[in-house]
Amino acid sequence: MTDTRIRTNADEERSERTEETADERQRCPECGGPLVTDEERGERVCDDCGLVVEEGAMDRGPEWRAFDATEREQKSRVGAPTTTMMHDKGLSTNIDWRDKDAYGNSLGSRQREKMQRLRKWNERFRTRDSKERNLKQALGEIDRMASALGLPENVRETASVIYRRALDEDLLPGRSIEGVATSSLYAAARQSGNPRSLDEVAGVSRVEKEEIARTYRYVVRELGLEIEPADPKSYVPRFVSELDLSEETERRARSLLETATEKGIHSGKSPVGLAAAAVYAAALLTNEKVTQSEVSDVASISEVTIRNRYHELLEAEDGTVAP
DNA sequence: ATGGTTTTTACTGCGTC
DNA sequence: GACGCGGTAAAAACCAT
Repeated sequence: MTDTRIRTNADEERSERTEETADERQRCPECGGPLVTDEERGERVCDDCGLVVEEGAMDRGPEWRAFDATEREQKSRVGAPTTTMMHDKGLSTNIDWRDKDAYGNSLGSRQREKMQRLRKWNERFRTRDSKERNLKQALGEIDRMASALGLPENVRETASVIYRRALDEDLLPGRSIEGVATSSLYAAARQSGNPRSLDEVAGVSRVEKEEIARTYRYVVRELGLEIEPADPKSYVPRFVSELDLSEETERRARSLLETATEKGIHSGKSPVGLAAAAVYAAALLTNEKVTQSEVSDVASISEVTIRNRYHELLEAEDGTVAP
């Protein structure tokens, strides 16, 4: 009796799961739109609402092909993956703090002392010179701020790379570690298409906004970083979700911004302001209640700017619909 | 440093609940 | 009367030169 019950449960579960995964392959769980694969970023993204369904996909296959033993040797990838997020790229030796051997047995007192000494020296070598310590601290900061801003791993990696370069080019003297770290993160976020406004970044940094801006400009110039002005659309999803608005609103906001971009209304205006205005205007069109002050709060943009922008946005939209 | 543009600040008037 | 909204003028911030 119990036997049959268990079996049916298991069967149901199995069929349900296969169905779900098959369905999930091409449908967005949020809006039901078709999914497209972004090979470059390793993401599966909804074509309609832009929801990232799956990320961090990676090509784990071997390098193209190998013709003889030497090449096989060279092209095989063995060992832990390196990461720029640790100051030594995760390649140095780490000694466990537990006094156990590889089998989990406790060590004798002689061995314990030995391990103490080894740990001490290993640590000293690991963070040998000031640059290493500098990096360690900066990467910690980057990680902390990135978490606070909800930025994905790849942005942190990019920020780490930028910081490393700044360090290599001796851009640090005269500037604070935190300032450069924050700027690196700000730059990385923009570069990766997940921009955060200067205000937001300043909010989680220990450094003043002005200094961040100054350092950011400096770093970008010295490193020759190419960073395009942020796309207003990239702010929309966040504002929408923070204000608890519908997807319909988000869609409208996007299309508002698109027509505005086509008409060239956007140049010279702050992308954040545009995004905020678009969200407000879209909420108006879908009869959802948001006040200007709420939007201005989450976007940290003045209400006046929202007013001015959203008038322009609506005009541009009307112009395209009925000329 | 300068001038032009954009954003912010501060204030006022209007309508609604 | 508080609130949301709109408009305006002047100040401040920003940007390219």
